[in-house]
This record gives sequence, structure tokens and C-alpha cells, in this order.
Amino acid sequence: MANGTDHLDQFLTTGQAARYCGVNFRTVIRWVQRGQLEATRLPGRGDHRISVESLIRFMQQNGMPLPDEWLAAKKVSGPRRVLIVEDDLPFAHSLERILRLAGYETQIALGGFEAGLQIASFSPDVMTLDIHMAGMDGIEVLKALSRNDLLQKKTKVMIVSGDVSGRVQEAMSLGAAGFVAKPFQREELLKALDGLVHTI
Amino acid sequence: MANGTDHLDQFLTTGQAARYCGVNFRTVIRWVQRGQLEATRLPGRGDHRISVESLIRFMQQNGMPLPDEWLAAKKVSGPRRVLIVEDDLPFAHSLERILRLAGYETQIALGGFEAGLQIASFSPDVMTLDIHMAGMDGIEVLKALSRNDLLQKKTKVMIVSGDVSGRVQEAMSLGAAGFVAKPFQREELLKALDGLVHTI
DNA sequence: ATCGACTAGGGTAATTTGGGGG
DNA sequence: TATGTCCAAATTACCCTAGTCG
Repeated sequence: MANGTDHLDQFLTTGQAARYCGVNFRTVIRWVQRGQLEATRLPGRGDHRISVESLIRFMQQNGMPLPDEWLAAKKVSGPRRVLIVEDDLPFAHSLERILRLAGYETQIALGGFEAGLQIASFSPDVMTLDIHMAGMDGIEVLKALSRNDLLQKKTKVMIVSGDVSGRVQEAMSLGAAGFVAKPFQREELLKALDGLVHTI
Repeated sequence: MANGTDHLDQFLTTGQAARYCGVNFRTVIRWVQRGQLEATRLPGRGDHRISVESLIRFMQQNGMPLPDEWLAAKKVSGPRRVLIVEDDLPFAHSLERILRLAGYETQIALGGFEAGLQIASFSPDVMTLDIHMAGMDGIEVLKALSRNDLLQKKTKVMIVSGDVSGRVQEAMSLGAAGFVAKPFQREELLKALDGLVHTI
């Protein structure tokens, strides 16, 4: 236990997590108790075990620098991932082409249900959302994200829309993080996305 | 070796169990000695063998996260989970009441996007799907499930609908596993569900 | 400047956990 | 690789102090 690099680098003790964060282990315990950091407890004394993924998420959310070893070990995401939610397939593909050329990983969801599935499996950093899709309501997506406490937590929402009417205002007030009007130039899109991605 | 996928994945050594729990193998031995974790001993040196079921029970009782492989392999049993996809909230609640009284765990999704999110987080055994919802198309949900290779794999789909027109036929041909016409009697619903659940 | 609430960290004793050599 | 035993290190809960912020 004097050892910091155990056989199990999947789970960390409070002391190890504390060293990574540069704080006292009591502080880590408080983060856990406040529900800011996820941890499980062992039977017995109730020791905490913190998964590396949880800690990385926590540190990224709080703007803490990640240890170089993790960056080197690629435990931390490489290219940013964008989920394109769009029922107009040709348009989705053109979006995809632009984003891939710019170095993003992309995936396309043709509807709300698929978007929900892929949020979980793809864990995108950003979701572009057309709020005028047949068979689904972008506003509902935002509300559902809020209900499930996922908004801004992991995935930011960028509205892509042809109208600039009240619906966009509504979407922004519901927690969307960005907006691009259709039609747009390649640079506009990338600039807007870049702005979002660099706040993660 | 360190790998958990041995010839015999039914019984684990202390070391394997320890890796799953994120602790040292001595700690596992102590849990066994304290009677908190069930294990059998081999003749000879007295090696411990821990059945996967015992370990799952132990981990669940102590709120430890189970490895994804086990969740995917459905080694984890428990009450059957039903995801109710329904935008008519009063009706959804009455469905929920019936199912909970029958011992199911339930969750309600108010739309397609939420349904997608919850399929991932809730891992339901069955999803009841109204194919006539405002703002979403049940047929699209089935198609999306197929596209993502999830149909029948983990979650079966039971159509709940008021019409018996061609759309239901279409849904069944797309891979829905069951059907209940609205309005229904409590027994009809449970019987249909029971049929599905016991084929899992 | 003082108050109150909150946060980070220290000290202690009791207990659990983990390491080394048999 | 696993076990039993002994021992050292780590962790916890509890209480306390100092610093911060409005």
C-alpha cells in the first residue's frame, strides 16, 4: 500500500486520488460525500474506491490538469466526438464530411431515439441538433436531457437550424450551448464547434 | 492469467474476485473469513473458490459496480425491468402501477430520445412501445433498434396500441416481440409480458 | 470590522488493508 | 498462484483550526 502503482490501476483509494489532484485525502472524501465525485465503498471500514474514469471526468469538469501518464496512456479521450442528429441524410453527410476533415470523430443519428442510444454508446462531446426534424422535437430532446441530468455534464448541445425564430431562443434558454444558422459556411460551423469544445 | 475469461468462469479464485472488486486478494480472504462473502475451500491447501453468483450478491449488497461483461451477459438477475415508452403520462402511470404490483421494476420514457437514453442506463428486459405517439414514430424506434443491432439482443419490444391496423403488422414484421391492444385488462398485459420475459 | 457559512487541512484512536518472507 | 501470520501503512470518523467569501 505504500505503493501508488498497484496491480489494480482501475480503482484508486482516496490517497491516490488525492495525490493526483494535489489535495489532502480528506478533501477527496468530502467531494465524494457531497456527490461531486463518484465512488464505491468497501464493506468493513467503508474505504472508498474511485474508478479512474470517474476521477478523469471529475478533474476535467473542474479544470484540473490531468497527469501526464494518463495523457500518454490515452486514458483521456483523443479526438473530440460529435453526434450529428439530423434526419436529412444528405445534409448529415455533408456535415459529417466537414467535421471529419477537421479531425472530429462523428456519428449520425437519424432520429431522437437513435440519438439517445448513441449518446450512451458514443459519449459525444457535442451533439448537433436540428430542432426541425420530422417525427421528433428538438425542444423535447433538450428537456429530456435536463430531466436526466445530462445537460452540459458530458455532452453540449449545438443547435443547427434554418430559422432564427423564437424556437432557437427557447432552445438556448433550455440549455443549448451554441447555435449555427442554416445555411452556414464551413468556417462558421467549425468556429462555433471549436468554441464549445474548448470549454470542455 | 490475469485474465478473467478462463476455462471456468463459474468459479473465481481470490485473486480474480479481488480484481473485480478493486482490492487486494488478502482482503477478499478476510471478507470470506468474516462470513461476509460466501466461498468454498478446496482440499489440500484450502484454496478458496468463489462462485460468480455469490460475488454478484456480495457486490450488489455493498453497492459496488458490477463489471460490464456481467451486465451484458445477464449474469445478473433480479426483478425484470420494463421501460414504458409512452407520452400519455396518466396512462403510463397506470401501466406502471400494474407492472410494479406484479413485481417488475419500471421506468417511464416520455419520448423517443428519452427512451434511447434509458435503454442504455436502465437496461430493460422489455420495452413497451406505443406506436402512436405525438412527436415520435414507434416504427422508427424499431428501425433504429435494428440498425444498432439491439433488437432482441437485450431488450424485447412489446407494442401497445389502440389500433390493430397495418401498422401493428408492420411493427411485428420489423421485430417487435409482442402486442397488446388498448384498452386491455390487467391480466392480458401481464400474460403477454410474462410470455416475453420467460423467453429471455 | 464582524458575522455566519463553507472549505481545506491537521490530529487522534481504532480499524482495515496490503506487503514480505515462510 | 494461494495460504496463514505478523507487521507496517493507509483509511476512516470525529473534532478542531485557519482561511475565504459575501
